[in-house]
Amino acid sequence: MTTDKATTAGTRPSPPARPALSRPYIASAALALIDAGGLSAFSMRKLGTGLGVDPMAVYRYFQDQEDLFDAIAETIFDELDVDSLPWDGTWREVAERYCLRLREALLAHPHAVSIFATRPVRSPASIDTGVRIIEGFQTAGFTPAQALQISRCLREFTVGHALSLAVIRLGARSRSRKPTPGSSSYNILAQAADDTEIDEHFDIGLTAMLNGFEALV
Amino acid sequence: MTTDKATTAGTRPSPPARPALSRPYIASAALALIDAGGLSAFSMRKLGTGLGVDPMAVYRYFQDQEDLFDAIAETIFDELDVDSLPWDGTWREVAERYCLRLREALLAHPHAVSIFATRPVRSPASIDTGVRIIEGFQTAGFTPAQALQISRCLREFTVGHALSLAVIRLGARSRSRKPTPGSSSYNILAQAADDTEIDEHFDIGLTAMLNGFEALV
DNA sequence: ACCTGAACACCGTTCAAGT
DNA sequence: ACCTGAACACCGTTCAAGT
Repeated sequence: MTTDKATTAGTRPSPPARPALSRPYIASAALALIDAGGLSAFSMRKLGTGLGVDPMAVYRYFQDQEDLFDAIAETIFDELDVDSLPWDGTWREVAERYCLRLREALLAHPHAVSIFATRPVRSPASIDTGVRIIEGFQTAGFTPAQALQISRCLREFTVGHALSLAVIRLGARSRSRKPTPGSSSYNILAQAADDTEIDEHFDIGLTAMLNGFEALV
Repeated sequence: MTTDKATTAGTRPSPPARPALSRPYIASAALALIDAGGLSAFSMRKLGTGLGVDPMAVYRYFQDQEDLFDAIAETIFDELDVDSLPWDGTWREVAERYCLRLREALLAHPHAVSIFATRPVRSPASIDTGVRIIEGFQTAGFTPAQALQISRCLREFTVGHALSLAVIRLGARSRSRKPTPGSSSYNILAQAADDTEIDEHFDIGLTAMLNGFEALV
């Protein structure tokens, strides 16, 4: 019916239901696919098919899967909305809010945290944010070396935490494995690990680290 | 020549050059293969071939690749030699040495850190160590909830740090990508990130976190 | 310019068969 | 009991061809 030329109305130039392909659009679609089906079920071919296009069309925009995964990491970072961070506040306010936002963005995509955690994010937005944070630390009185080291520690804790939490949450859903009844030591850890409220240990670690850094300045 | 029966000497029952297969032996061989060639070049088939055996023989010992990766994570953890930790010392000494050992074991296998970081390690050795550390924290005066949360924060920072560092070190070797000359902000970060001495920021973060926790007790 | 689809060199995993 | 190898249903990536 609607195959040959324009639609029966004929006015619009029959825009395809799918938006034009582009790097950010494809990266978002890939991330959505991973969110829905998990990383292990993702493939370049399924991405093309899901996009309503030939499985190989994606290679017109990305060199390979690594290139696509780099873009996915940038997509996640962009969800931080760094512009709305309290840039006029103290170094500690900026650092704390940045880490909380990063954690939030990562945990919104539990199946993709490992993609983010296994590559440096080198988008301009990410680099500029890093520079801005480090400059703020220096203004607050930290040495350049300290400022860099502190920013890296905070990010590493945040990413490590989000990765660990994502793994636990996803694992709890898929694993029904019995609690290894033999080892009595298992229960104390497993019970606590699978406990939902334990998610809130991030604040304790972040506060401890920030307190420790505050003593340096 | 040596194909048919025993060797010309004939005394020994012609022991194969390769040791008997077992889960720990296969896991170690897989880890060595990943250390040498990187994770992306690893495959179940190459593992069998590298073991001098049919590519499918490994499936007699491991259910699938996930099962093998679990065992690789346990192999790395076993390199900690937890028994030699200063269990008679303060909670802080135990915590600090544990994190340093864990970092060391992870960085000895940069291509496998992501394997360790993306799954909970549930070997008896790992679980017992976790319990022992948490009990020590409680003895030192932390509440049970605090003890658990603190141990998780320390581990998350350590793993996040090791993963980040491994990624940077491996990336620096494989990437010759020009420094994106347009963005002037790139250099300050890239220069610092690729700087070898920056590796030593782990101590600063660990000390800050431990100081912060010490104030809680 | 952008998309297609055949082709290549691999994968992980299963399973009937060998010894 | 343990290993083999053919077979299945996929992969990522390349590239000549289409429109």
